[in-house]
Amino acid sequence: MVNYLSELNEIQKKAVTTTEGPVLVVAGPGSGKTRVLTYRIAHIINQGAAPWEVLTLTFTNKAAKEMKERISLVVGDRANSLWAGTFHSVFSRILRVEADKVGYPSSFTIYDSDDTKSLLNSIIKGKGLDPKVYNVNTVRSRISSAKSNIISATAYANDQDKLMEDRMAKIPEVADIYKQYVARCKKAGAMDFDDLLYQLFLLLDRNPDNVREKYQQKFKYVLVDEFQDTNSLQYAILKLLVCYPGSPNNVCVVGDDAQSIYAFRGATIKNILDFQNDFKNLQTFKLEQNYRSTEHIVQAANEVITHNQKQIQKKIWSDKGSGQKIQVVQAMTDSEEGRRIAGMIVEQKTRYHLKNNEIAVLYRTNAQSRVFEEYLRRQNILYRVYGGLSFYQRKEIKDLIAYLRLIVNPMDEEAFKRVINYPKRGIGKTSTEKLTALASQLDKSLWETVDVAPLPNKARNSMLDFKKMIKHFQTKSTKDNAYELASLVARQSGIIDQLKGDTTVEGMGRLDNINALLDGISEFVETDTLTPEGQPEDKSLATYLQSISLLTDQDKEEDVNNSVTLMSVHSAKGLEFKSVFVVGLEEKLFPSFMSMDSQEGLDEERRLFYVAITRAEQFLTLSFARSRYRYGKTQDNRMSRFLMEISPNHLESAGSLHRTKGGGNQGSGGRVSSGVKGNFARNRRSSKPSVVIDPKNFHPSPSESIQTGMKVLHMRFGEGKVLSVDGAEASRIATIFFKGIDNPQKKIMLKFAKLQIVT
DNA sequence: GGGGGCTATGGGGGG
DNA sequence: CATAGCCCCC
Repeated sequence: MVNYLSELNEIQKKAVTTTEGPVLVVAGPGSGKTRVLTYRIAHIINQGAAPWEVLTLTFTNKAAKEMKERISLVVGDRANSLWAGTFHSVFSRILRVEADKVGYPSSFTIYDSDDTKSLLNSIIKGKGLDPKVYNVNTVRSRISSAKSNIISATAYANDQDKLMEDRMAKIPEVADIYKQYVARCKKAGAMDFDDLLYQLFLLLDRNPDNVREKYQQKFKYVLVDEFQDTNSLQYAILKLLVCYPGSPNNVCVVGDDAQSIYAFRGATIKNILDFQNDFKNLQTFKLEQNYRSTEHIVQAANEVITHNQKQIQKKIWSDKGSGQKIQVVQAMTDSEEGRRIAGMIVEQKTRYHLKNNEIAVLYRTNAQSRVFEEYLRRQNILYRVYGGLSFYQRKEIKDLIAYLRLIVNPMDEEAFKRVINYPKRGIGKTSTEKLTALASQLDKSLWETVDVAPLPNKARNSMLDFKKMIKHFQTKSTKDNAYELASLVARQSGIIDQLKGDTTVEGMGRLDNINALLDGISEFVETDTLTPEGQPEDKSLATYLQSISLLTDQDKEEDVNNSVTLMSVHSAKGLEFKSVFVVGLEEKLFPSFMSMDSQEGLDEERRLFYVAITRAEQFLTLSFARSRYRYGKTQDNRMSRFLMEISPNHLESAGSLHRTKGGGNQGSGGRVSSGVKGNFARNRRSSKPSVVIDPKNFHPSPSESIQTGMKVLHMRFGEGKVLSVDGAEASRIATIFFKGIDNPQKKIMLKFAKLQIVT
């Protein structure tokens, strides 16, 4: 068995061994938080608790999975029986068992945000309101934030503050839309993402059949990771689970207020403060030693975060040595930014022997990935883009899934609307609209209304045929497994034929995706898994559908391709890389223009920047572009104020730099901004290679042919002499002396370097 | 009812 | 720039 306690520092050890009573762990970035959590859980089990009595709520399913793997190194197979997952996935699992107690079928559907928006639009239209005034995103976020703050539709309609806000925003009907939305979801047997929390809250709060005691007894230990990103609703549920007369209050929350970056979906640091009040005899442990990054990076992070007023006092420190300074890259355009970063990635790989998967490019918005993809492709560097449109959000996948949803739950209104006329079966908009109107008039589901709707014969018969087909699938579902059924659906619904008819590259890709989905279902069916209590896991279609609804982009298979990571800063939370490029550091982009008008908004952007830079272990590069193509036109940008919050002695500029216009905030004081400028000027001399060879006259020689003693040319470093060559074949590294540049002696990995032999 | 082409509009982060 | 929604014609 691993002697895990010996791998911990004193404070970590206390956080691990204080298993009884309430514990707050304030964990700075890179402070070994995951290690503490995993060992703490292992310790709890070693002290005799059953693994299924331990509930761990994490931010992604991947984090939960990795944690289980690490715990199994200490406690073996028992780790498989832990309850661990995201709030959403754990609660969804519980709700499936208890659904009837909150008035839902156990095969309830989970509405994703597209479903939610579509339903809201239908309600807005049904009320005869102008969808431009009643912007669906605004309405959705009003409702979502109400649920996240435990304000029911009824409570909302009586909440003077909410009503006033809506009146001010000229959308007074939100209260009624909310009411209808809840009713329609319930009618459809559907829960949105917020409902997975909200309905569980209602379940525990109303406590039918003493269900609350059941879960209070079940979970003897509760741990919450990334506590700073939980909302009031999640905290309320936590309290319902943990607080009761005679409770040992074995609850441990781990978080870092400085890394709270999800306020936009209701997360509040208030939870940390409340936690300190709600649990007397709370023990707090602060992890401040950073084991991840070198000092320039850690200190820069500290400097940045001190610009936020409200925070738990804490300063992270590192003993990893000062390390490399932070490189600053200024590009004229977004495209140049992409090119230069790709070039630096090539150079870093050569010089420091970095592998692709040790490198990440982090940006504020997913739309920024494109240029980096383009230039990395040109450099023949494998990369992987996270975020953006995930597999399950593709149209063809959603279409097939909508059929499956309808089979499992025919009341599912959004699935019904999606496929009632896909593939085409002669049911147009008019018929569907009539059906929807009648359904809401009769207060019935679309599915039930089909039988009674007075529609033209053609449409009516098509709908009845459609219904017959789904019923046929439902019959099949009692004997076929999920995979057999899904394959049948793909063929009989006409989806496969439809896609086969499309011979374009994209069309063929869609067919491949359908097959990939079927493979995924097959894998789901064939993999035996157990519930924490040791029962064989249910392999029904309903279980499958719920599991994929809650997958995030992070949950993709581990990277086998050795690719450079491209992702948003939000997705990078909890990850670390040897080399990190934080790009697009411009005012109005990072910080985002959406957040710039309030102090809270700016503070959150700053925390996001803090998260971004603390992902780096050894190499951190910050870049910005003077102009950027956005929404169809070129925008001139000032460099981000965040860059100026790092003192110049941590910074070093890379490549040629031009005099900057300075940052956005005039009040930032002369020291910092002039410091940055001075720094730029100094580095123009020191790090820009003086020799640049015309690409036309440059013809790199095969890397195998480079030998000790040769005179070679390098595109940027100029002429140099090969002093020695070490390593074998693909990993051969040459030490070359380039005259006429600073730090003339370079180690170059021949596999990647382009060198032309002179003599 | 279906399809194509045009215009208007939004524009972030994600479970 | 991307996409949703609209209009028009078959």
